Amino acid sequence: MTLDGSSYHHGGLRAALLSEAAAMIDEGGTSIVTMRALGRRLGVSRSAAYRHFADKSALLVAVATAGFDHLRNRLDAVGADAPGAGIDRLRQFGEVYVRFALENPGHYRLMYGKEAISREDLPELRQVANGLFDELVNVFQSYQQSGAIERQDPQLQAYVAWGAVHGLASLLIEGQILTDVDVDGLIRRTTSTLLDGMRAGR
Amino acid sequence: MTLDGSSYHHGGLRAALLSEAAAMIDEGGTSIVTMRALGRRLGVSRSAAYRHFADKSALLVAVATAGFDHLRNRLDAVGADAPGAGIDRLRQFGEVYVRFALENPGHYRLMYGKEAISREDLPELRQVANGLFDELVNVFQSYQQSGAIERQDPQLQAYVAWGAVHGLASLLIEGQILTDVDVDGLIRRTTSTLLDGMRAGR
DNA sequence: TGGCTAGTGTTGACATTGTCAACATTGCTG
DNA sequence: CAGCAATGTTGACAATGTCAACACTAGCCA
Repeated sequence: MTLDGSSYHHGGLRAALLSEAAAMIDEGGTSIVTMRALGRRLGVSRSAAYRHFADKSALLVAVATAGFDHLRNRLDAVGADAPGAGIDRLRQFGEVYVRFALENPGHYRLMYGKEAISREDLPELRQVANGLFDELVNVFQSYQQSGAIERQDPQLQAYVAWGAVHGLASLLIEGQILTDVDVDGLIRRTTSTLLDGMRAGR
Repeated sequence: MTLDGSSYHHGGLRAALLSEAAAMIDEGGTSIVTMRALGRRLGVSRSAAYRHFADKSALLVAVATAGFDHLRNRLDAVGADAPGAGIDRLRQFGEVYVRFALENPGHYRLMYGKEAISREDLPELRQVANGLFDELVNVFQSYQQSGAIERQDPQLQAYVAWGAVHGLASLLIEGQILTDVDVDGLIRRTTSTLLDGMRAGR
């Protein structure tokens, strides 16, 4: 293709669609992402996207999957920064997780919600989410071995911790928490309460 | 109006709209609630609802508000059943809360989400939600006084607890938790971990 | 009793959306 | 360099939320 953008073929439309949709989602939520608006913003016709994605839901699944990659990178960075099994590291995972949600609310809702994604595409997305969850289970397992927390079914522990952190993120994203509340403090108190609770029967 | 349903005027359309919309929401989620489908199901024209609600968002807010009433009743019943400040009662609040969400997933998403409700209507809905939250803060306050949990900012404690329970409910509703997991056990473990964590520094 | 008004319901219309089929263009392969 | 497969466009359709114009009727006032 030519570089002046005037060519009939776009060249990298698939990637452009993904990044533009992602941008829109974080601008105004999933609801403003429209096949037609997407085309308009990329200087392409309304149905060009159908050459790259089966339908809107498939496109959104791809965006959500990219979101999972992004989140995983952030969490991996925590692991690399502070290796070992210190309790602080577990706390950091929680903080990074919530902060990711706050910075990418549209993405986060898409990743863990159902509303915007069709029934057939959901299993695929859940698979990706489960990959991340399995890593969390592993983390709890190794923390048990190091004696930092109570020995219990690590999957249950992971669900409890994930639930607490996911709930906090959701409440914040959905505007349920009063704006004058100290968010960082709230995040820290959540992780502390959890860890204290899990150390109890140690 | 006549009672055979053949009259021009419906008679109790407002109430009928609310209950029919609520039913649809719990059948297939907010997305299947359509002004036109609603009219069809009630044997009324597509725009009849506009005589009772400013727009679709206003109707959904009314449905969500009814959901809050319903949830409050359930929680109040717990308070009446087991008066006093035993730790079991706090645990029960959590269990009833999660169970409500599981039984009325569409309602729950509507009550605590943003997607389906317009920006202007949100504050009104948040006001209703805050009423419930304030009661939770009171509960934590009285539990502190009875010495059951650590003395800390009760608002923060309430946010932490609400977050954990809301997160668990959301994960379950959105199909994030594997189906072979013992849900009751998971709920109990969540509330136990929280309470243990809050007793730690007592 | 009769008629008027405000409340309630209907129909027609419009812009917007997702999506498909038919068509156009073009980069690449033989 | 011919043609094919990939990629993009346009026209069309059904569905949706919503408004304006119109229809019906219950209940109040004379």
